[in-house]
Amino acid sequence: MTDAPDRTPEHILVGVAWPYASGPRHLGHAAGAYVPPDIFARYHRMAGNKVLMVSGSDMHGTPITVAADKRGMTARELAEENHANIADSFRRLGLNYDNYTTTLTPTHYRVTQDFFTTLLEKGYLFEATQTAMYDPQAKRFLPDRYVEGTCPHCGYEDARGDQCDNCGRTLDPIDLLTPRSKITGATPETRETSHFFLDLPQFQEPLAAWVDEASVNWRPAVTGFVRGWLNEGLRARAITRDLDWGVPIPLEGYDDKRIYVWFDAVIGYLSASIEWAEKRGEPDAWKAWWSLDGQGNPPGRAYYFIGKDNVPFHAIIWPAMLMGYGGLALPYDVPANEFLTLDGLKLSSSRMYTARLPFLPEALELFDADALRFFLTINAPESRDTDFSWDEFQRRNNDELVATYGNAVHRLLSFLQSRYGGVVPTPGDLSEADRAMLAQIDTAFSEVAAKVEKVHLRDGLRGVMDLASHLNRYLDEAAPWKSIKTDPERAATSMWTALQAISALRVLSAPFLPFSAETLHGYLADEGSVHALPWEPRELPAGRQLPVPAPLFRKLDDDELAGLLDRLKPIVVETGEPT
RNA sequence: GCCGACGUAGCUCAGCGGCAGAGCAAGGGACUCAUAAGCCCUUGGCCGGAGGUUCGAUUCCUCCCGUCGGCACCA
Repeated sequence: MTDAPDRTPEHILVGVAWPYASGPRHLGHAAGAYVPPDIFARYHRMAGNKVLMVSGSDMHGTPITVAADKRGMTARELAEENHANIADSFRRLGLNYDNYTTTLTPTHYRVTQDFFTTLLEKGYLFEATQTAMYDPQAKRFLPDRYVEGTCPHCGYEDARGDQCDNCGRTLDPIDLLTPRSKITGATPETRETSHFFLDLPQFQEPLAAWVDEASVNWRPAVTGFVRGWLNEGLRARAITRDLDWGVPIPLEGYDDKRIYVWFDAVIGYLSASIEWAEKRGEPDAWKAWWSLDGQGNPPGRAYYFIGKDNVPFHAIIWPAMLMGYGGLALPYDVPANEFLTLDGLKLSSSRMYTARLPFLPEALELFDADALRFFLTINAPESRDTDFSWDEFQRRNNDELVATYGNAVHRLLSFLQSRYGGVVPTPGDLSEADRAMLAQIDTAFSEVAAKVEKVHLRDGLRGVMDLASHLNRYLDEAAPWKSIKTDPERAATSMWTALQAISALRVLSAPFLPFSAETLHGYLADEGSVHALPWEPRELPAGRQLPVPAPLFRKLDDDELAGLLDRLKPIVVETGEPT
C-alpha cells in the first residue's frame, strides 16, 4: 500500500446544469447532467482538491409562467414548489452540492444586474427593435415555439413556429400559414418590440482562439458543435423578453421587460459561488475558484456538467459573457453528455409516462439511490445516446451490481462471521497470489483516478467493478473455506488479504455509490465517514471486530419489479412547455 | 436542405494504422464461503455500405445509407 503523492491542492469548480423548475426532473436528466458531476466532485474531494460544486433551480422563463397560469398559481409559487421537490430528489439521489440555490435570491439578482450593467458599459450589449408574435387574447408575447400553424414547406398542419416536426425544417413563425397561439388558439399579431442584444460577433475571434486552445481534451461532439457555430459566424442574441417574470433590467423605463432565463441562468454559477462565500462569512472566498491572477491565468479548473442541449450556452455564450465581463476564469472543460432514451424513445420533461414512469421522485421511491446511480453511470451516455429500460436496469442491478460487487462483499463478510467470529485475522507470510491481489488494489486506485480525471466516469466505475471481479477470482482460488481445515494460517492470510480489497472497494466506490460505501464503511467498523477518507488504500487492521453485515444491495426479481411498476399511476406533469 | 456526432457479437457498449474486445445472454464443467451468487472453458462479428490512400484499414480520406443532435426566440 503506497501513500498518495503529496501535491498542492487544486481548485476545482464543478458547475452543474441548472434544472428548470417547471416540473420534476427525470432519469435522463440525472444521467446526463446531475449524477456525473457528483461523482467527479466526490472523487476530487477525496483526492485532496478544493472543490466548489454549485448549481440551483432555474426559476424564470416563459414555460413556468404558462404552467402557473394553467394551475392558477403565481410563477413564483410554482417555481418554489418545484424547486423544493427537485432539491428533495437531489438529496435522495445523494448529490452533494456545496451550494444548491435558485435564481430568485437577492445575490443572484444583484450579480445578474451587475453583469448586465458591466457588459452594457463595455459596449457588448446594444438595443434594437425586432418583430415578435403577440397573443391578443392572452395579452402576452409568444416565443416562436408557442405559435403553431401549417408548414410552408411540407404542408404539415401542426408545425411549431421554430421548427416543423414533420419535415424538420427550421421555421420563422411569420412564415406559418394560418398561425395560431398554442396558449389560447387565437390568431397572433406581429408587433415591434425593443430588446437588448448580446453582441456575440465581437467575441468571434477571441472565442475561436480560446476554443482552439481549450478544446484539446473536450469531447468530439462538443468541439464539433462549437466549431459549427463559429464557422457559421456568431450572431447577436436578444437577452431580454417582454415578460414580468425574471430579473429586472437595471435601467429606468424597462418595467415591462425582464432579462431572459438563459442569460441569467449561466450567471448562476457565479452568483451561487458568491452566495456560498457569503453564507460561510467569507465574502471573498469564491475568488479562489474564479479570479484570474495578474497574468490572466485561472486559479484552477472549471468544469461545467450539462446535457448536449446546453452546449451553446456553456461553450460559447457563457465564455463570451465571461470574456466581456473580464477577470473571471473561463471553462476548462464542458463535459456534455448525450441523452438517455427510454426503450429507444427520446425522453421528454412534459410527456406522460404511465407504468414506465422515469421521473426522479417515483424512481427514488421504488429503488435505492445507489442502484439508480449504478445503472446511470455504468451505462452513461458519454459518447452517444444510451438506452434505459426497466429490463436492462434489472439486469444490470442483479447480474452486475448485486452478483459481482455486492456478493463479493457479502460472501466474505459472512464467512468471516461464521468462521472467525467477525474478527479480522492476523496474516502470516504473503503468497504470490496475495501480493498480486494487493497490487491490484493499488492499480485500481490509479486507474480509476485516471479515468475520473478525464471525466470517463463509466470507465471509472468499470474499474471499481474490475477490482470486485478480481476479488471474486482471488477468493475462488484461495478458497479459505477449504484451507481453514488444512492450513489455518494460510486461510487467515487469504482472509486478511481479501478484506483489504473490501476495504479498498469501500473507498473506490464512494464517489459512485455514496450510500452503500458508507454502509460498508460501517461494516468495517471504521470511524467517521467514508467520504472524509483520502483517495488511497486504507488498511483494515488484524484483530478488529466487525459487526454482522446485511447484503449491500437488493436483488430485484421479476414479480417484485412488475409489482412496483404496476403501482405507478399515470402522472401528467404540467410543465408549460408546448407539446 | 446545410453542419456535427454516432453506426463494432443476440443485447449494452469499449477499442480507433499492425492477428477483432468486455460485460450480459447462450452451451459445457468443477466448486460451495455467498442474495442459486462466484469461478473455469466454449460458442458467437464481411467492425452500416461502396470506393480510395497505405506494405497493411474496424482505425485515415471521399461518397452513400441509417440514428441522434444543431441550424441561433427551446433551454
